[in-house]
Amino acid sequence: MQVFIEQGYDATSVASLASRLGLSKSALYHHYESKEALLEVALDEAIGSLEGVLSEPGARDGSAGESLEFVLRGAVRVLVDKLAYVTLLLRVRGNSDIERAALDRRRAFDRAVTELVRDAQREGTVRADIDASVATRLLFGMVNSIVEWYRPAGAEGAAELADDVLAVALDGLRTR
Amino acid sequence: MQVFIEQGYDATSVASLASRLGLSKSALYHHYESKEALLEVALDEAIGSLEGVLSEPGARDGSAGESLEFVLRGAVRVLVDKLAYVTLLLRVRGNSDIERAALDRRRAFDRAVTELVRDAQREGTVRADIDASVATRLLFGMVNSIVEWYRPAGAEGAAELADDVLAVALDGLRTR
DNA sequence: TCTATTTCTGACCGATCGTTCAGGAAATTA
DNA sequence: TAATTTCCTGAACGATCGGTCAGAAATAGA
Repeated sequence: MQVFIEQGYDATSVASLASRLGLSKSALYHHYESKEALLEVALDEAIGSLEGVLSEPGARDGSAGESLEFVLRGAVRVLVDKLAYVTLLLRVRGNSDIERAALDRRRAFDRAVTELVRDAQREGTVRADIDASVATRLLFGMVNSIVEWYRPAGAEGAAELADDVLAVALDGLRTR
Repeated sequence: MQVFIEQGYDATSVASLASRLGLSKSALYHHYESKEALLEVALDEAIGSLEGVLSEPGARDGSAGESLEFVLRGAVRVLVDKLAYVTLLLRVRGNSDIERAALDRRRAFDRAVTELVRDAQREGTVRADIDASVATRLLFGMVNSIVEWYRPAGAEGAAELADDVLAVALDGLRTR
């Protein structure tokens, strides 16, 4: 997964995957039936974890505003915990059936969050002067960009990172 | 460029580029000396335009807060105007010298904006409880994510989009 | 120890990749 | 019209790709 991320899925050869694992190419093929099967495992792990956040109680109970906050924190947590897998998911372009299936599930996830934003606008906790789907996309643009730079070695843990994300997303960068 | 974006640079064959252009492969090679030369042209266009924003007067005159706002609007404008080129730039992973050179220029751009954020924190227009480099990365995570979904056909123009981005980034999604 | 299963190797396959090349058509210049 | 330059074709190149295969080594159970 790390090699996929460093070089990109398409630019990564099965030979370089095997070499990183200290195996021969054919030994790798003994465990996985194709290069794409490796990708599928990673994509399932990533999108499954994100979907899992939506089905936790915190994402359903309480006000829409509270649910939205819960989902955002959950998404940051999943991003950090499953960094490699989610990174791959976010870079998928739909070049095969497997990639398209993952994209479909991502779109369904986005749609669910958009509904949450819309509900929060209706209940008055989220400003209504910005289109819900634009707001959601900007929100997740910010959240998802974490995979581009966050490295677990840093002092900042997932919780602090989520605090920062929520602070910027909900209250903005401007001083009051 | 559109094909590069749809399929990803590595997954795109020169044959499919030529076919989209209605040319033969060798005709394409008459105009560009390699596949990577095409990428280089696009990356130069993208990063050059972004660097251009930094050297406009509005990015230097006025307070740090005003400069930051100007640069953010400029970045959104460049993203929309040069959508295909910037999309490619944002997906570069550093697999070759040309890609690494583009990444270096991107990092320099990010560093300059981070300094702007830091100055704005010092002058008090931007909240200081969030690390400047984290704030910058979140900001540009949001801005850059625009390439993933914005399509010029939509009703929303670059200016309105920039308004929304600035609204979320500076004042947050929460109602007051 | 004999057997059965899992794990692995190295050589090899056809397909596709980016790139080259000799030369033909089309357009431009004189 | 003749000469020159630009633009393009189709066939081919070596390299690398993802994947296969026959069988050897390692492991585990009896």
